[in-house]
Amino acid sequence: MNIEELCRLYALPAEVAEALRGAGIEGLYPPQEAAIAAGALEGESLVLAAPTASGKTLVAELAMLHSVLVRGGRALYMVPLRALASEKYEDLKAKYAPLGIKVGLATGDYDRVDGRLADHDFLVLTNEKADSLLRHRASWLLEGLSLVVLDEVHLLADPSRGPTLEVLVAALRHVRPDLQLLALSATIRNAEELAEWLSARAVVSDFRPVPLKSGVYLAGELLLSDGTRKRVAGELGPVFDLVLDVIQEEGQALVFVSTRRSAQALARKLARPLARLLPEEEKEGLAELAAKIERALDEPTPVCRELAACVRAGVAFHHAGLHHTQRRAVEGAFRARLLRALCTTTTLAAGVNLPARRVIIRDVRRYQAPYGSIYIPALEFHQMAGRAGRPGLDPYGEAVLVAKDEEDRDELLVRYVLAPPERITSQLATAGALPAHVLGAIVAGYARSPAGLRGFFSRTLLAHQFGVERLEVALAESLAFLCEEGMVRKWQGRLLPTPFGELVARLYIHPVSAVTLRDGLAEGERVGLTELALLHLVAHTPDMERLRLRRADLEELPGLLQREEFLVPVPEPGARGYREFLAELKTALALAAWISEAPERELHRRFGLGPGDTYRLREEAEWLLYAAQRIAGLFGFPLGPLPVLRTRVRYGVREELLELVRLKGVGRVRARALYTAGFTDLAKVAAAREEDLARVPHLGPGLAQSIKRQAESLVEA
DNA sequence: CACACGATCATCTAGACAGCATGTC
DNA sequence: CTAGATGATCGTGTG
Repeated sequence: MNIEELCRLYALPAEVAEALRGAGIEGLYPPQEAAIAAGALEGESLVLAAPTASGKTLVAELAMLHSVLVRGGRALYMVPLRALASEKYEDLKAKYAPLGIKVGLATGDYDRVDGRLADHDFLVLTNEKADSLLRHRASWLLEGLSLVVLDEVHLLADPSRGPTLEVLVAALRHVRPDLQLLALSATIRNAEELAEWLSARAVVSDFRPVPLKSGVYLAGELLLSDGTRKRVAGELGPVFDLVLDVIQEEGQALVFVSTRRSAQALARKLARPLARLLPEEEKEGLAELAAKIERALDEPTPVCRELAACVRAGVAFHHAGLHHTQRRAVEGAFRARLLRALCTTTTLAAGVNLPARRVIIRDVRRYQAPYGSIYIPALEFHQMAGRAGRPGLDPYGEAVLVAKDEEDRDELLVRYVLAPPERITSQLATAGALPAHVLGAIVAGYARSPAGLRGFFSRTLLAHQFGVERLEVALAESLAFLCEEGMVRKWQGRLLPTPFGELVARLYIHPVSAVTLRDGLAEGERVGLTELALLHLVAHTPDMERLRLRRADLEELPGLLQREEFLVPVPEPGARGYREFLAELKTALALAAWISEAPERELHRRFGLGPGDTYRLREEAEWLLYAAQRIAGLFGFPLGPLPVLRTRVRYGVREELLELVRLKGVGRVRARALYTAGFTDLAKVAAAREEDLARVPHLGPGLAQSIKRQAESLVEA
């Protein structure tokens, strides 16, 4: 069926066909035909399980278009990552805004709204954002809602974030039992079971527009799943030979390794042989990219320099410690084929779409405390392998595992190449996420009695797979905890949220975090609140990621332990929770360094933090400090340094710069530069001459004009 | 004697969602 | 489900 026929058949306007043709789409792939035959455009709920790039997205988009243009409804598109949300938003907007469709984006860090979010036809959200909006009883979210697309539903199997998705789905179906759901996933083993859970039909396909061959490499020979063998020349070592081989055939290589250090080391080692293959005319573009990467930070760290050096040779590494502009730069350059090889951790396995002809999976084991190194799941292998083959550029894709010996080769074949991915099973009972979701259900009004609670949770995947009885005990325990801590109270057989419970659900923090903050702040009322104690308190909550301890930390940190007055009991050395406490202290010290304007270089040296890590740490701390402030307000505790601390964490500055960072275009670096140049407050900036401001380092004429004007109006106000 | 290369040993380990109110270098 | 790569340090061999 071609696009025009399809549009006619389902009463979609002709402009839709035009728009799709404009995007290079002419006909439908088999899984797309199957999804439409199964009722994707007739309000039918589906679980669509098919490989990456098999066109699941187009099915979703057609259903969304149909939903809005024909049925007059609205559609939500939910994804697990912010990066995916903004990618999807940009894509939908470019394609369909010209048709008059209003596209919106809502994630924790970003709301892109023209007018009200409620007015949008298509709204792209992260799962958590959608969950949060429901807890805020944002009724507009559901108004006229006819379709919800759930992208990457295999996230259900993730212990930390699967439960949210599961409960979100339960909530949507609780509120709108008739809602059409379109669950998208890469190939999964139990698509039928998930479909049953969702009262949907399963559409399963292994179609790929670019054929995928996966196999194992050993001693110059690539043994592929289809039984064929392929020789690969070279003598530099398996990974080197595989990379150089595909580059010589004008393809690109994506190498997955298990640690950041390995990603960097491998890229560094590849740089020399790759530089030799580099055509002269590409050197300039790479040099520009390298310069951009070094400019990403005010003062380049050793990691920045290393990345820049690799990039000059046409290779790069990629992991979550990089600054987001560096990540984007690397991704863009790889997509533009400027970079020939990319060594990466799992950031790229599930993240933005970045295919390569040959995907090399060097490490299949990953360290996981307290077990040691364990095999990654087959699901993860399939995700990485799915990156092989660029549509339109590569005739085929190759996913290659690297074996150490023959025994290893057989193991890899059995465990990964020939193995289906694991079943998706509910993680709702295992991760300790239940109290948050029980509170959420009560606050959102889905459950107002113990029986209602059971009823609500009977819609979860866990109940579908194991029976709701499996949850009985955990539900009762969660409820007891919430009642005891004053977030929920029982009244005449009903469950009612207290103001504390309401606040906690809306702040979207874990109830245990809320209790930690409340009790810590109460203690603070007695002993006083110091900056470090507050930073430690947020680092003590389960919502905060802790820094890892290194050997040297075990010698240094205990010395700092006695000197501070903490808001939670300090464990004795060797006692349970002692090392955890040290990790919290280290995290707090890193935040303290950040707000005392330690440069990235120092954060990297002292704490092993890359710019990307600092960003996340800062974001989490700011969120929890805000939560602490609200909780203090609710209970009438003194705020102490909380409000100032929160702003300082946000900008990474000492207190004396707080006035200056209010200026748009001024962050920690420029604020410090202004301060050093004698412009120590807004009044001085307002009174300054533009040309004097423009001479301050990191400022130019444009910014000078802008901040002078802002300062004038702020001073006036 | 300088340097390349190899053996030995200690060290260390992936990623990323959420509030609120608006913009870094 | 309980390892293995990296990189510093020291030792050995070679031109």
